[in-house]
Amino acid sequence: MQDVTVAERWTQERRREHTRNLLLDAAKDVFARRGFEGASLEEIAEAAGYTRGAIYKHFGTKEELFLAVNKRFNESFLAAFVESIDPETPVEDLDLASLAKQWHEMQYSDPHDFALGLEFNLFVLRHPETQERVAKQRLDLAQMIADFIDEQSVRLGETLHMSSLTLARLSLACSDGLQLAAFLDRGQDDLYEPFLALLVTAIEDSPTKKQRKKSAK
Amino acid sequence: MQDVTVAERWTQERRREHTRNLLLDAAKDVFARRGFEGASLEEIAEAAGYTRGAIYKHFGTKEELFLAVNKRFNESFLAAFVESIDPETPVEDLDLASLAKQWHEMQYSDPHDFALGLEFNLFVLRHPETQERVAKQRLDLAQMIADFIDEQSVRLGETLHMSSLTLARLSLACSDGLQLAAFLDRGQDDLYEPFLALLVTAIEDSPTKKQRKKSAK
DNA sequence: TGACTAAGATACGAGTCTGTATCTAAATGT
DNA sequence: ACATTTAGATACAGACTCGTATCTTAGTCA
Repeated sequence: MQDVTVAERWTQERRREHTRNLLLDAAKDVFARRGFEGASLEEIAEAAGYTRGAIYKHFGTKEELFLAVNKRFNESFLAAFVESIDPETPVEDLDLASLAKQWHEMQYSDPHDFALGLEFNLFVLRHPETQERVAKQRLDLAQMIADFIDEQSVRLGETLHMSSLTLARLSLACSDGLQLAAFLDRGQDDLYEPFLALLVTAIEDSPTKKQRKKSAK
Repeated sequence: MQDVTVAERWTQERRREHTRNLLLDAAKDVFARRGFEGASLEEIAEAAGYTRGAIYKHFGTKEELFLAVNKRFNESFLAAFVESIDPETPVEDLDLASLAKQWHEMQYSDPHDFALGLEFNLFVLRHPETQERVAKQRLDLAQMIADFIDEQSVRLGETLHMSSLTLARLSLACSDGLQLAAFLDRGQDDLYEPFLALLVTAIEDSPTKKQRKKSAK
């Protein structure tokens, strides 16, 4: 068994996959630091321990490399979200505020990552032909959050004031803006908490809420 | 009279100011389309009808040119906002929703302008030494909106659930995210309306607003 | 009117970037 | 064991880039 594993590890395809991952890692770093235009394939290749030849063999063009990084970024983002809620936590402990806070801190804690996210958005804005490819990923993420919201609201017996998908997209969109403000307005009050307060009013219909004991303060 | 005007118009300083404006106009366009790194001073100069020599005479460096464009952008943004609310409209007609909608459509109606805004943000993220210069402009805008909110809430006798400055910053931040979503999620439901609904609940304490005359303290 | 100054054009230097085309060495498979 | 494919390195070409240094022309002031 072990033999098989080792053999597989050094098979041609495995090796290719391996360097591909290294290239993507390096590309993510460099793109995040320098931006799409500012990053040079030379620097990316060197950071990965290869030369530009490897990049062209794997991705063909700078744009494709960038889009591959984007795809991977979104996938890991989504995976992190799934993981953060999937381990079934006791229902009582799952209050919106702490979850959102966790989300808030989970992703984009690194300014570079956040800058990279902005860079993706800019790229799509400037390359409309890629819009469709990326829009799907955005929608997938929103839908997943929407599903989660549905699940929770049913369980808690809350009534939403808007469709769960809309609420999910709204949360994501605002989250982007709030995160940006957090980085740009260093030293000023955090906006995330007041925003959550807003969200909560949107979810919990006022009359029933006060009688409910869902969170122990 | 005319002679004086004409004389002034062609004075050295006036002329300098004039070309400076043309350069800034062209720079805004090109930066918006290509981004900071992607834009070339050559293209900017040519678009303005000059050569690179003029740019270096006026701004010295690409960064300074970009920051000058940013400053101008923010100033005109703020001026547009002031103008949109200053002509004293009848109090009755001034409802939050229509105002916000106007705001929504006023700025960033052009994808390029919005992309340029993102580019500014990215630039500041990547050039922390410029953070302070720009943060002041952001705060000025937020404060101006906060003042407006105060004015209105006093007049309407509403009670805010958070400080007006926080509400202003929150609105601005979320607005950015929502605008981005509007450009990226073409074809999906607009998020601005549900967001406004949220905001309104933050301002108007309960859904039964019409019947209640809140006693503000 | 003539010297001076400054706006802006032209010329230059040095570096960088992407993409392609060729080359090498290793792994495959028959 | 040999021929073939393929991952990745190397070399090259063409085009751009920024920034500076010099030059020209026009407005200013005595």
